[in-house]
Amino acid sequence: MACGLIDASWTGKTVQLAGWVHRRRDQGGVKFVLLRDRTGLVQLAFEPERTPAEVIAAAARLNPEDVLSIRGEVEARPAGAVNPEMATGEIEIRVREMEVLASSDPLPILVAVPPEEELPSEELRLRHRVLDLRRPELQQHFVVRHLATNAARASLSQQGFLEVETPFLTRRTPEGARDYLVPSRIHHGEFYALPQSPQLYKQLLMVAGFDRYFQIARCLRDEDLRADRQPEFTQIDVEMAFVAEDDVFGACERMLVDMFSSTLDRTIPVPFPRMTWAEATESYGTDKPDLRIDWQIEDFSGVLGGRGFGILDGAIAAGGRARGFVVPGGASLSRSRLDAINDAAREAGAKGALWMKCTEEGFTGPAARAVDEETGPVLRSDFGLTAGDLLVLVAGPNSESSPALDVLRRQLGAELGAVAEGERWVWVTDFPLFEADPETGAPVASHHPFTMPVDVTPDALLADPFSVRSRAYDLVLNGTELASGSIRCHVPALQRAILEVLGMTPEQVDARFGFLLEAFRYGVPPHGGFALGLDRLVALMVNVSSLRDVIAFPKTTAARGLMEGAPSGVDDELLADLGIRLAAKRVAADE
RNA sequence: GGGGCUGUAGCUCAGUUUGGUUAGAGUGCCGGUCUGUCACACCGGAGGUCGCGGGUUCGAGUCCCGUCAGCCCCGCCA
Repeated sequence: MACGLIDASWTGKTVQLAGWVHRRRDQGGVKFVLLRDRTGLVQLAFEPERTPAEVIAAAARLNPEDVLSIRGEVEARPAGAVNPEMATGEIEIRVREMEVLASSDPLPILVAVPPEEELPSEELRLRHRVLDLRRPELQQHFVVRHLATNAARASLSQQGFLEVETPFLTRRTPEGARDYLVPSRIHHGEFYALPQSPQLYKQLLMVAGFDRYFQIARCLRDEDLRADRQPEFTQIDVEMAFVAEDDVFGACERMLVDMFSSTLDRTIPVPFPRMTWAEATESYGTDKPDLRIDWQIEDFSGVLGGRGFGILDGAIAAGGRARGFVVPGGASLSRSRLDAINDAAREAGAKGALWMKCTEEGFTGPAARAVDEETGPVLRSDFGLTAGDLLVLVAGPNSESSPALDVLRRQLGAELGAVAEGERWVWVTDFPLFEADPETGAPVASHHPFTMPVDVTPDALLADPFSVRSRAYDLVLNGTELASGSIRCHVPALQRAILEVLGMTPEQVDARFGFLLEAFRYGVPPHGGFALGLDRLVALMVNVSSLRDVIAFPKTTAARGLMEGAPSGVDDELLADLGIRLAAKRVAADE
């Protein structure tokens, strides 16, 4: 029987319960213990007149987090003693028998955190993770996670997908994130890599005829961490053969509908709207627009350029544009706040940002110098500026203005309460196949190198790689990339051309990806799919910002496991077995 | 790799600005009183390497330098 599920309908029944002592309240005579298990809390009552003396005596010695097994009757609480705050507040358990299965030492951190009390530091919570995980709030996160995962499995299974596992010990692939490496004992000097994702395996499964595959897959990337990035994380990995974008989007949307409905009992609006990458970067300055803020970036070059305002005219003459967005009611912002947008824009890589306020009398602020009798009315009529509004402008090439406008739009949106409630989903499509490495200018894959280009021959792709679009897409939720995928390149010649653009010689291509290209020679179906970040989705569902709160045993920002002490040094003997000698002596061997 | 914040009792924090007697509070823990509590209440008690190392000073929790850890951010994360 479960503590949290007993209600008044159980009155009079004898129950056997086991759980942890959450709190004890000792009145001297009558004593109460809150017993907790995964389902919740229930009050145990110990009264001298009605409970055996040895049970009373044992109850007096109980400590928080002792583990109990009890037997007793469910009784309605006396009038006036009902606790309406509590799910089981109408009843209590009259204990007849009690066994202490395990006692607890004094706790380093409390499980029963008082309502007003701050949680212990993240460091202690991670070090004593089993205690932290006992907190009902955290347990609820894992209930949601389980329900969501279960719903995804059920939905995909029902849609005809087959769950297949792929290797953890795999081959290193260049490109992308740093790999976690595993030395081979049998082959000294060679290393397995832990998978950054099952990407190539799932494509090979398509060639193998498993035309609808999915996996709840652990992915590992050896990069620096953030609140929303862990070195190992979980993706719902999906791949389908004989499909185009509509099929993939449909499968993903149906899965998400099922996940939200069985987990949170909520319906989400599908199909999700779609937006091209070009529209997203033009109107929102980013490929992951937060559509909860409905301000859109517009081009003011025509109306404000050529008015003798050097900053704008100079940027336009250099091939850039003056882009900006209208902030309704933004004129209420203080002068010092507005002056700070310039710094924010510079931090984001632009030369700066300008602003002007629209008042009944006219336009004021640094950018108002570009307003004359002709432009003022156009701003009001074509761009909808009315008294009390603010116009934010960034001049320069798109590569500078887009990131700055994105940052300012999100900052000001949050400050002015312009972020709508709820979720705004959007598919962003038609990404460029390559983008330029900011340092070297060399082409790098903007999604990944196995993405199908749009309407291009291998020769044309090699001749002008940056003009090529791809059939990659992202699912963006409230400004966060939740899933991404693509229709894959199943044409060997095109795939070779892509890898060549990325700087690989044909010999390197064969050495690294020969197994993929060879498989493609024997009848490869067109295919595509997506991968969805399960940890991020669950974090969103339970409304927390840190992935650590939805992962049972997460790592710190320095990628350590504080509870178990990972990573750790190893014996020289073990290293010798692997054919490895350390360049520098390790700091501490702990075994 | 870089920037920022934090580190004082088991836990959460005050004290650091302006160096100065014995470093405080709440909570937890220990002992006691209490027969309807629900963050029980009340009385008493124990509990401190002020993260660590070095420096300045007559004197450092407080100032300076270094270092470690946690968190947030940039780079990075196809």
